[in-house]
Parts: sequence; structure tokens; C-alpha cells
Amino acid sequence: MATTSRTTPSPIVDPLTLEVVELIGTVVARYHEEYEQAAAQHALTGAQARVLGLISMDPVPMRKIARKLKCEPSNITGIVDRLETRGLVERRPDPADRRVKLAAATDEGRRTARELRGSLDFAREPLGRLSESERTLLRDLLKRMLGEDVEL
Amino acid sequence: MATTSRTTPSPIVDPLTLEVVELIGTVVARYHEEYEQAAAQHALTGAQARVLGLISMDPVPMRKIARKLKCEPSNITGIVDRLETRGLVERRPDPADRRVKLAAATDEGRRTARELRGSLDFAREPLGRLSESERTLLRDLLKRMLGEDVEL
DNA sequence: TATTGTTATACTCTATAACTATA
DNA sequence: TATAGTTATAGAGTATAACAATA
Repeated sequence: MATTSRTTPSPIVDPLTLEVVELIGTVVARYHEEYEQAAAQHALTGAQARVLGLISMDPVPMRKIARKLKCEPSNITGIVDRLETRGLVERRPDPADRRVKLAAATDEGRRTARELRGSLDFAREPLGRLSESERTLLRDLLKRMLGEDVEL
Repeated sequence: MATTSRTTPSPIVDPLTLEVVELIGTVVARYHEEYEQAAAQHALTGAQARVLGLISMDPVPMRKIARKLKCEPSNITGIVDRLETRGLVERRPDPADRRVKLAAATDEGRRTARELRGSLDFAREPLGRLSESERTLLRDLLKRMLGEDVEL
């Protein structure tokens, strides 16, 4: 212990809400940890894994990837460069607009993306502790929390 | 296309679980977005805000900060350097062990940390959509999910 | 003129390894 | 010898600004 600095619990938020926020913080930390770990198993960074996952179904214009990842388009250039060097992604022209380049997963890229999804333990480990009805409840609560109108 | 049968070791996950995982992904994204935004309002990076929040109550040894943030100790040096330059953090000797340096928030650092907590809308905005009983339910579900034994 | 992707630049975060000063 | 913190280094992500090709 050190200085006796009393910290004021800022805005008036009830203890229950604070507890839920803290729990969500724990979930967020756990989620990220597992995601980075799964990516690392394939020698990918988190950003690379996210981009690969994003384009693994259909080719996506560079600009659109940036919007989805909420970052500047110039960053995507580098990330796709590294994925392309590894043979997981390739750039294709867009027949409709010659300014656009589509980032598309190669066969190996799709395989890696699939394995990546599979190795995400988050579905099994923590969620496995809940029964089906509990998972349904959790789903509806999260949906309501995120703005979707769900009857509970 | 891999013709071998070992294509996907991914476990058969039911649609409900997948939906919950996806929802959690959305929560994680929203949480991060808000956190970075709150940090940016104080011209801090996410890592800086996390460190500042961590030491805002009591001084913490550099090594311990690294453990909490799950990163290498050498990284903390730089982050604390930048916080120190801004006058938000100071390094203090540990009377008990002269090898140890304690990172401690200054008065301004504590004020910033408090404002940071206050500007985290995550408590108000999404959680505000839930009633108190729903929040209680969510809390218990998250607790169970995270391993704490709770009777539901 | 506006948009797409890229390049160049600078900063931060990250891990690794080597160093110092203590223990 | 072992530990705490630092330095040096390199790679990656990020934002900004300027650029070429295309619309």
C-alpha cells in the first residue's frame, strides 16, 4: 500500500452494471488471447488472420477490407502483401472497375482460414459450460444488448 | 483442394453456439472500439490507457505490469516512458528491493484515469438496453461461462 | 474532379537478446 | 546465479500525406 488516494467511482453506475462491464472485459481479454493464439499457430498475426478470414469466402476490394477492419486503406496494402508473400492471398483485377483490386484467398489460404476457425477454442471451452437453454438465454441477452429487438 | 480426409479437424459446433460466438465477437469489437476511442479522447493509445488504469489505484512494479498485460517487460519501459513524458506517471524506487521500480500515477494521471473510466460508454449504451433483472441474468451467465460456480 | 490503391514517413506496440544493477 | 529493469533491434500495425491510374 502506498498513498491514501481515494478514487471516486466516476459517473453514477450501479454496482451490478459495473460487474457486468468487468465480466465483459474478462470475456474480451479471453477472446483476444485465444484468437491471437489460434493465429500464431498458423504463424499469422491477428490482423492477418482477420483479413484472411474476411476474404476466405469471396474476394473483397482492398478498400472494403479497410472499412470492415476500421483502419486506413494504406494499412491493408501491407497486410495483404505479407499474406500474398506467404501464398495465402492473391490480388485480382475487378472487371467492373479497373481501379479496384480484389484480395482473394488461394486454396491454401482457404484451408488455413478453415483450420483457423476450427482451432478457435472459444466455442468449446467457455461456452461448453453452459447448457443449451443457457446458451439460448445468453444469445438473446447479447442480441438485445447489441440492439436487436428480441422478445425475451 | 485437399483430397485427404484430414481437411478439417474442427469439431461439430451447433448453430446456437456459433451464433453466440459470433455475438461475442461483436461485443468484443464494440468494446475495443469504445476503449480505443475513449483513450484517443485523452490522446492516449490503448496500451497506455490500460497501463494507466492498472496503476491508477496503487503503484505497481514494472514486471508486474508486464504480467498483467501479458507482454514482455521490455515493452513496459517504453509505454511508461511515454506516460512519464506526459506527466501522467512517475517511477519510484521500491524501498524493499532496489532492483524494482514502481510505476505510479501522478495526480494528473489519476484524474485522467478517472475521466477515462467515466467516458467508457460501454456501461451506459449497450448495457442500458437491459433491465436490472436481465443484467443480473447476464452477469450470472457470464460468470458461469468464465468458470465461476454460480447457481442459476 | 473524385476515387482506388499504393508509396513514403513516422510513431507505437511487440518479442528477442544483451546489458546493468541489484539480490 | 538469478532477478528487475533497461537498451538495442527488428517486424508489424497504425495514421497521414502525396502520388498514379482510373472513373
